[in-house]
Amino acid sequence: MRARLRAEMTEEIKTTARRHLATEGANLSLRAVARDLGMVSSAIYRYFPSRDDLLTALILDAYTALGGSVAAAEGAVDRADLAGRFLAICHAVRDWALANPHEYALIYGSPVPGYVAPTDTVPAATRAVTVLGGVIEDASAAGLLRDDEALPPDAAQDVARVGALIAPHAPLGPLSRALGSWLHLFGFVSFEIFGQLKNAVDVPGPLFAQQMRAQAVYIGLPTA
Amino acid sequence: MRARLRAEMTEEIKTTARRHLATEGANLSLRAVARDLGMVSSAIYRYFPSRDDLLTALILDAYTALGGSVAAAEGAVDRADLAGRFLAICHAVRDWALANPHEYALIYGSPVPGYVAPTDTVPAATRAVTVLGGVIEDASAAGLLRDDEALPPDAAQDVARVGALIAPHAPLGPLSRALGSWLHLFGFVSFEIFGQLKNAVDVPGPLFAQQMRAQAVYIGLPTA
DNA sequence: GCATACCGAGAGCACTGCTCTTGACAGTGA
DNA sequence: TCACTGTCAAGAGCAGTGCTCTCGGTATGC
Repeated sequence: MRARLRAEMTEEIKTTARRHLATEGANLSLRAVARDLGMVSSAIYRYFPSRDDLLTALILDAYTALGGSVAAAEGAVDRADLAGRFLAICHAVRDWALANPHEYALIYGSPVPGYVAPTDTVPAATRAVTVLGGVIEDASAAGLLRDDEALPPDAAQDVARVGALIAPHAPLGPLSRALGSWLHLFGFVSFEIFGQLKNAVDVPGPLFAQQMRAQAVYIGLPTA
Repeated sequence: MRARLRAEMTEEIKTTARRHLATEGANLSLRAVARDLGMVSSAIYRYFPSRDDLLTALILDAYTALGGSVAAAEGAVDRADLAGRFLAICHAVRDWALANPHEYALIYGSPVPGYVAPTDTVPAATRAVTVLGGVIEDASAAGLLRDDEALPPDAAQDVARVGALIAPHAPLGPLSRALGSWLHLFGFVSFEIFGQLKNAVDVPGPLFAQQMRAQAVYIGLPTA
């Protein structure tokens, strides 16, 4: 019972912190959060040992939310439609980022000064890219991807290392292009969220859709 | 004479602020900068009306430094070697980011909370991408790029709008791919600088080189 | 029933950005 | 030469911050 109250309070702190994050930005004020909750700042330290730990909790939540959103979107597509699954992932990332820009900034923006990502954020962080790996792996298993590109040995090693984690049987050429698509995807979303596209592209949606469709073709994923 | 002292002092404040940025991170402390300069915090306000204005000055400097670095690297390559010029741009961006990670984070990371980019940062910010546009424009003028891709009308409009600014005569297909390369480039560099590649790629250099080389081919830039 | 563990409130410390006032100095016109 | 003007650094002070510590009160487990 006490434990349940504690869990509820912890969640309540996180949600109001999220709200403050959305209105104020990354410099989250513990005291302001405490004020909103009608309590004093020191009380928050009963639940989070420091401000960084609160941020870490929010980061972890953001990663799992993004990962879940991506996984859900990809899971709703016909398994045989590999390009469709890829595009679902891309749009899920962008849609989530547009809906939660401050949480996106929290995880994909510049890291907080002294902040070091605890190792327990790693599994949550890699969830989204693992979904992409599943698509590539399925396409590879279906014999749709061929090892059509000769990579330099050192680059091949990098690609193979990532591939071992997300798509162990995929040929390195398409895998390298899929990795590039991932970077392309986040480059686009980051530029859009962080305002780097201002005064250049006013309605980025169509451009995004076209770019990602081209990436699906470039990787070699067949359209259903 | 009075004016020269003032300019020197302004520059000195910026350089120590840059140093603090490199060691402390984005939350720059005016008081700490003042202490390092052997003066009191209020004295800084004679040179910068607020902390945000100091950050704006640093951001502007960072943009021009990056732009200059990119322009210099591209300018050193034989004009006929279009792929070489493209690759010089890519590596200049990454090298500058690796050499000045905190300044990179300042301009391409999550924007500071209340901070709104003054409009005078726009020309400095667009300088680097303008260099890329020059390469595409030259390739187009040399008849090396063909309009080989049919873009959806709305996406074509986005691409054309950017093209009007950086490469007005380039065909939209290659231009769209060049734009994608730009996003790919900054996606890679941001992931590397912000630690998103940790536990996945330990030596990103070769992978970066391979990815950008592939992008040059994908755009259609001929290797010399 | 009682000891234990937990919890919120409050005071306090060192720090921050920023404002205001004060006194010192350099350059200028009479 | 002298007074005036503009610029500058210094210092005090305000409101806010993260964080620590102590002090009562309350629920939990034996």
